[in-house]
Amino acid sequence: MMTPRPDLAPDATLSRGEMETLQREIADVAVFADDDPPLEPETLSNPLAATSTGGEPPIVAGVDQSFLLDSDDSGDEDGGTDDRALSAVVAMQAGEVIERVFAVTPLEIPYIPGLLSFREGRPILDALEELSVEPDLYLFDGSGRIHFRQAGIATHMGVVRDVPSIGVAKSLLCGSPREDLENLPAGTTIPIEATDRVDAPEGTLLGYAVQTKQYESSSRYVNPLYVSPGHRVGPETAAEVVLALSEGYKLPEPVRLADSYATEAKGEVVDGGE
DNA sequence: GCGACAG
DNA sequence: ATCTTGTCGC
Repeated sequence: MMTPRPDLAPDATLSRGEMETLQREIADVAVFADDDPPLEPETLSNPLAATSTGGEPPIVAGVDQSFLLDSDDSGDEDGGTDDRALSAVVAMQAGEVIERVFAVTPLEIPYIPGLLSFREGRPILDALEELSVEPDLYLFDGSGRIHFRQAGIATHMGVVRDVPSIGVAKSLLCGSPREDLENLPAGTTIPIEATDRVDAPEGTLLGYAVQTKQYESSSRYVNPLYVSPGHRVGPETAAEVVLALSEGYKLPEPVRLADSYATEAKGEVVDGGE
């Protein structure tokens, strides 16, 4: 059954300790395993692939943020700023973009490693509210279970909306790779396991380093992505989904398009706004 | 005091 | 994240 948890939405007015407590609560209700009828990675990118249920191809949404920063110290009476965050969402189905939306909200707190969702969560939830289609899966820029309290931004957003979600990060927040990550061939996945800094038994599988792209014969190397379950998706499926959606580029297509749309929409806001 | 960590 | 030039490789 679908049970959204708006009561667990990020609240920037909470104290740091309260935010961390909320994250433990979120990790507690999060499901780091596949849904019963699990999603089939191959059906996300291949329009012709038959789904086991024979229904419509699944809808995947990529979510990414850009920022409108003032960097102007004048007029900031009470220490606050006019900086804003813009969250962009690109929904795709059978390899085609079917909808794009975005939302802008004021930035209330600074970036603090481990508390990213409290800074960027509001615009994301607002943007998701604008969506007319209902994605079967969401890919967020940032961590899911690879997080000190197992509640990265992908997990937080996934639990609040109770939708399947995956975290796609470009650098490793915590956890330890089971093998070296130097110059891996495309398609390689290396387990990332919990260390003593993570709220999970040491050795717990948190996610995978996923090499979506690599140069053939050169002196230039591509770094892997760090993929982890957000909610209602297991680590293996999360890695497979990212590989299936990353044809030709390092980032999976929905996230790559959300990234460029976030930049594009920022321009529209700047000239149309005050 | 040291550690050092998504975007 | 954001601010930017140049350099590399396809």
